[in-house]
Amino acid sequence: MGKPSDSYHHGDARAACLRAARELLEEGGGGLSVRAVARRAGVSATAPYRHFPDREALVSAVAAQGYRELAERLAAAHPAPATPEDLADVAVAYVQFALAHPALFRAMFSEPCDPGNAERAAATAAISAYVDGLVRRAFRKHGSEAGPGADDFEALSTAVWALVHGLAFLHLDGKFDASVPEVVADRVRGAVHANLGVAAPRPRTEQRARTEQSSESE
Amino acid sequence: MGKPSDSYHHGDARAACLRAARELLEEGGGGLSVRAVARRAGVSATAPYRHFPDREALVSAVAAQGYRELAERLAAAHPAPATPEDLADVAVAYVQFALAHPALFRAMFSEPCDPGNAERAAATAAISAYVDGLVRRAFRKHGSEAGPGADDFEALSTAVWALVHGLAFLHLDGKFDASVPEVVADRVRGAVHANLGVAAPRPRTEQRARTEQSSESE
DNA sequence: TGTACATCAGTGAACGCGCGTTCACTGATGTAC
DNA sequence: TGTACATCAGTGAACGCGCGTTCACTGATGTAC
Repeated sequence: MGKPSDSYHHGDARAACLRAARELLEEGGGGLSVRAVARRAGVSATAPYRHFPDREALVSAVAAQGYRELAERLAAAHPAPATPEDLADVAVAYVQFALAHPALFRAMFSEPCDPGNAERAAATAAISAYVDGLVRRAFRKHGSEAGPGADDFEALSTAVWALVHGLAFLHLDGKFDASVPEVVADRVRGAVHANLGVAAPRPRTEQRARTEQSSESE
Repeated sequence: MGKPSDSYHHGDARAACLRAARELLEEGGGGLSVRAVARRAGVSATAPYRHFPDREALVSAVAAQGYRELAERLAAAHPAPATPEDLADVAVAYVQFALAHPALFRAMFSEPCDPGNAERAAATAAISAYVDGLVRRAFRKHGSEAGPGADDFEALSTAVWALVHGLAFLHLDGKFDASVPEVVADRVRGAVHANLGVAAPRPRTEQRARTEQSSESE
């Protein structure tokens, strides 16, 4: 029945699996399973094993692709960021990427994944180096009085990445309200400027709500 | 055989389940399952359902307990933090808590968990309020020239929480080397001071290695 | 003090499920002659 | 150009597993009379 020969060697199973995995993540369905990926890719349950030694390898491949996309989005946010404002734009792009692809973002960072995976390691190294260069450029132009030393650059770029990454996860996990994109963007900009010790430009929206925060303070 | 009546009504099954869940998390065994918890608690697989409507409720209860413990550790790190240095101590305690209890920390923040859970919501609200008060106090003493307004306080406390949370997760996920506690502490202090625009005190150790970071910059 | 009864924390068998992975296989494709 | 053969991406059946949850039950406890 049908024509099994049509799809027998569809020749693109690896790509189809990655696409399927990605789709499943976009649809929010929790943990990726090899079987679910195969099902979605229209391929037998065991076909993925022709292309990935095990589940973890599949997840790592998807994550690596995610890192590359994230890098693209950051680069697209600002072609040649050179000021704290540019840096804030890039930060906003980072958080927006996380919110636009929550399951992918979690897979990239949270899945307890083989740290030896070369593709993954290279991808995160690239991001780290990118942030580093970013901070260096933003600060060569900016911090004019008493030019900062190498140590300060390192501390600063660590701080910037952590800040932005923390913002991404706290929004993702509902600790900050992520329902209104403009509010999120303002919050990110405000935090980045606070981080850089620069007065934040006026926010572009009125609302400044923060979720899950009571008023008692002691 | 044996004396089933001994343990029949051991009267403390709820507490035993929470303790068991906690133990399993400390042992690093990935996702909590109701059955594994019951097994560890020495109770039938269905006993937990007498005390928790479903798996999520169990996880939420464990997470809430984790939040309370985190709050305690932060308070213990500094009884009445009032300066940026004190704040840095608290930040170090936050990251150390995450590294000491990685699975618990992930369960607290990453488990896709019923956001309506009252216990959880209260616990995270408490942490958020705590950070807020912390930053307010640290900055009333500090930022002397041109006292910051309410907006700046909000941006700053957002930035501080995000920074510290980001540091915690980036260490947890292997983006920063977490193998030497002193190096971690220095990195956290450095980042906090960079965040506050204050010159960091000299680090207490020599090493400043960062993992997964290549040297190429473009 | 003694008895009947309601309560409710515990039990264990059973359900149906999806999972990761193995295995021996099949059939389409490309290449050597 | 035609044929034999190696390669290798695909298949489907099967393994053993742990899971969340339901169900009807049991037995210990506390209370009303």
